Amino acid sequence: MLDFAILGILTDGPMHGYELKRVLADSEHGFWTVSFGSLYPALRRLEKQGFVSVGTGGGSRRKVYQLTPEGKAYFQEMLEEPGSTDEERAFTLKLAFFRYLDPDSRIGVLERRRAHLTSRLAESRKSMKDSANRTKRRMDDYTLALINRSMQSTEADIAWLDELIENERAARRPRKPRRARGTTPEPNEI
Amino acid sequence: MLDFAILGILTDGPMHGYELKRVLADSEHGFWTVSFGSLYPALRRLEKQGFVSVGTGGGSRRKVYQLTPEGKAYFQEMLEEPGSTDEERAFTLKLAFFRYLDPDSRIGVLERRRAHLTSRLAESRKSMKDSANRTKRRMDDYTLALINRSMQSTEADIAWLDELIENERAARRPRKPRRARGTTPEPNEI
DNA sequence: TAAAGCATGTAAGAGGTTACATGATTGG
DNA sequence: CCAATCATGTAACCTCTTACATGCTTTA
Repeated sequence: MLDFAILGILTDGPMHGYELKRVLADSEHGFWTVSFGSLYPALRRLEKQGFVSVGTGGGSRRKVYQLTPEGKAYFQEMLEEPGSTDEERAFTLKLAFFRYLDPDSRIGVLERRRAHLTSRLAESRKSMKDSANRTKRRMDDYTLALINRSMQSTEADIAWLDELIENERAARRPRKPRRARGTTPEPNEI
Repeated sequence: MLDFAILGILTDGPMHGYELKRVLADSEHGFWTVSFGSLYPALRRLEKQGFVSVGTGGGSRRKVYQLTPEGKAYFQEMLEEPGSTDEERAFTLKLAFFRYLDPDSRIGVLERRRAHLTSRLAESRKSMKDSANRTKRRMDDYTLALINRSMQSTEADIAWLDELIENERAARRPRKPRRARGTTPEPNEI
């Protein structure tokens, strides 16, 4: 996960550790204030795996990390590969690096996310109905408020994803205005 | 965190490990599908600390865990104590167990959460302005969409908290209808 | 020249996960 | 009686955190 974020940031160009920490903490990557005890070992790991190469930054003490071709390939894999343990963070990061993903794959990522949220919503609804039926002990108001807010938020997320998906589709059929019903079809469509 | 959830669930009555796992996975506690490799060591830990006591559940193989007075006290502490590493989950759990928190402390918890979200929102806005000013490299549309959606969701959360806070306040002044402006004040208000 | 901030790192440990192992109990 | 599910546990590992240690570089 952290590896993914590091590789993504290094795609824009070489950078040293301290700077990476700062960039990660920017809103662009979801305020991930990672600690040095996490960052430096991660960089070492990536170096050992051959995904980044280190160079000294012009005589100073800074170590500048640069993406290798293998690192680039690995990053591309992670961009497309569905899922991980921390779905939320993984999706946030993917979206932050969406410009590096080829347009054909973008819709797939968005739709997998949409499916995930939809099924979560369905589970929520089901579990609320179940709990309403077995009247033994109904939820208290706080729990109810929590679940309702969570469902409301998920619904908004889905609507937001739909927008993104629609935008993406619109970009894939550039300025081909929809033909009115009944007009002559293109020859190859007959 | 897991300890907190376990103690909270056991407040309702004794339960054995396997059942705890199921209850945790319910929507009431935010779908926390915890693994056995995490749950059983946690129970052992709580037992060693004297927060739960084990008893065999009627000759069967099940181990039934029960809250001790120390466990109850510790749980109450965690309900009030502000913050932890994972703010989101901590707040969700606190709300799920809000009925066990004395009404006087509830508003405090809600307002701390509100303050936290408000400052997060302010940071977001600031970092967006900053990035708009240093025109060097403006954010791409995906990143922008992400941040906007996040801010929108946080705003909704704050509004939702305001509702909860208002409800809580209303409950603390029971059926004392608001006096119209200009009417005689209570003697002790002069 | 001292303080503030830059820069890299290590050690210990918290708190989870997956995968594995084992055996009891229940239902078709 | 066999499969599914109940029930408990261990071992190895992963990822990240906190706290500590060290020394360089800029600036007031």
